[in-house]
Amino acid sequence: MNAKTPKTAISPTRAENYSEWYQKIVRASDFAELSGVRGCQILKAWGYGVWEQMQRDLDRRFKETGHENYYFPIYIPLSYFQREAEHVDGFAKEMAIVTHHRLTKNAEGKLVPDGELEEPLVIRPTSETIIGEAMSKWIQSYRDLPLLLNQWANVSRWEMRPRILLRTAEFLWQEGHTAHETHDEAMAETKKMLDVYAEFVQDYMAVPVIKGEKIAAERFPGAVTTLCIEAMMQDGRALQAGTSHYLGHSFAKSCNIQFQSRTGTLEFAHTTSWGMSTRLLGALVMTHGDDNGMKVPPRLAPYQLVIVPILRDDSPKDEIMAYCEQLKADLLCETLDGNPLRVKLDGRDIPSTDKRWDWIKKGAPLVLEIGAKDIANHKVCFTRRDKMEDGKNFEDRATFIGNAGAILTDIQHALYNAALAFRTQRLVTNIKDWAAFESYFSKDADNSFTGGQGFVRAKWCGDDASLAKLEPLGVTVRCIPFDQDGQEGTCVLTGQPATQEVIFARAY
RNA sequence: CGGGGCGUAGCGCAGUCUGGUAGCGCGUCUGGUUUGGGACCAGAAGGCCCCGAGUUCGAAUCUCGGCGCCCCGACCA
Repeated sequence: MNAKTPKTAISPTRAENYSEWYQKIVRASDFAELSGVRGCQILKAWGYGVWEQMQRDLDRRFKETGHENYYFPIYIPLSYFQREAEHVDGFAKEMAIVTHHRLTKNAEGKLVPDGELEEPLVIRPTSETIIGEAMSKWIQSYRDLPLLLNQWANVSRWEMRPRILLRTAEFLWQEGHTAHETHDEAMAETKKMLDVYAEFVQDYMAVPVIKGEKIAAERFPGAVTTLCIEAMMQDGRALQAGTSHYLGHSFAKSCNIQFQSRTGTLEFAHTTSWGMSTRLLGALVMTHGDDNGMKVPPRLAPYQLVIVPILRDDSPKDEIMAYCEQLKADLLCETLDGNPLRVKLDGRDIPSTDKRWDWIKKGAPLVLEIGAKDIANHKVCFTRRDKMEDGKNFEDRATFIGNAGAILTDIQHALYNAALAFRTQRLVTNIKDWAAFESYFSKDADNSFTGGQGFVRAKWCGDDASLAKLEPLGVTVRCIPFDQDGQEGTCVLTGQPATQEVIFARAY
């Protein structure tokens, strides 16, 4: 392999087959792999490590906004779901149900379920019902409000169409659940947590998002208002990166969450819920991945710098390793955002070049190569994962160490800016009528990476019946962005007068 | 739930049509030569060929029946 025969680490490339590229990069980056269990994945060390970083920062934000962590059962009695009609309609088709509690051997010696449960238990697809049940006991008075809690958990939805990281039968997430005295307070909470999400996704994941509200047809089952952040993937499709719901009295009524108000009357609480999941790892891959693998934003990288010792048989191995250890120790004293840098010295007994590509594919922000020459010259050789085209950089050891945090900050921003530039280029605002709309989403539908489709921002009259026109195109209304120009215009679907702008896109 | 595909070495696959001692590439292990953009040579280890029942002297291969997983759509985070 040399420079004359360029080759990508991931094959096929995005342009050749985006969907297959996605499967390959998820595996090659060591984010996740299929488990052999239908629709279920194994999160691997590097991908799970990114999730741990995400958890750490989100958890900090939740606590800063007054929430506390709880843990509720994974099993939810079936009857709990029956209380909220709309909610059950939305989830009924995709739940795993436990009906037995024992295994016995049958005549052929095969293990079969035995001991049928009186009442089936649903493996939680989301916990509104069971948390609502607990809240109804905990809340008696307005003095018990607001109740602000969060849960880190696994949930299960028996999806018809699994897709690694993006839609699996079991996934990890956090779900916030709160109860409030008034509509305004609950609505403020709903918005606040959406802001928390948006800030996190943009600042930490380096993924630009559009904040908005879901139209009625796209709302969470049981919600009065669903707010969301939508991100654009590299094939132009939208991915819902987080949702925050104002649930009104839906669950308060079905779970009987009532309190005595300041004036002594009995009132229903206003509840909210909001969640983010390991699906965001998929968003990260489809936002920052390229044909050589992943690029993990420094703030989320389990290791921000990886030191690869360059060892040859004639190298003074002990000396090089000792030098690398010292370099690592010095780097650990440096910081990013006030936190110590995360540094890995890759001491595996495999060829140095393999190590290098391994970390390129995983997307470590900075890969350092240290050999005898560098030691002699007091240099550090490093590659920026976001600027592979720059090749290897050589910097004085002391200078590099002093700059490491700044370089990582620069990478963090560069990744965000690249993603924002991509989205800007594919966010179309000049489509005003159905003919242009239809033509835009019809072109080159087989290869959305090169096809160039993305988001269409246009006026919509709000008539649900008009959405039927979108079905053949596979397009949906992603959200009603918060920032509206308020100008009169015409609906891109019907030609009727419309002032509200929405985002149209294909979605994951 | 429709449509398609696949179950053979750790991974990716050929072999199945036309039954006859289980193959290839990568990876792994040994030894040597190499080495800063993904090395090469030689040798070696590694298999209930998804499961069950048939047909047959003989089944990875043919017949019937199961099971599992993946991909593409509709539903959804």
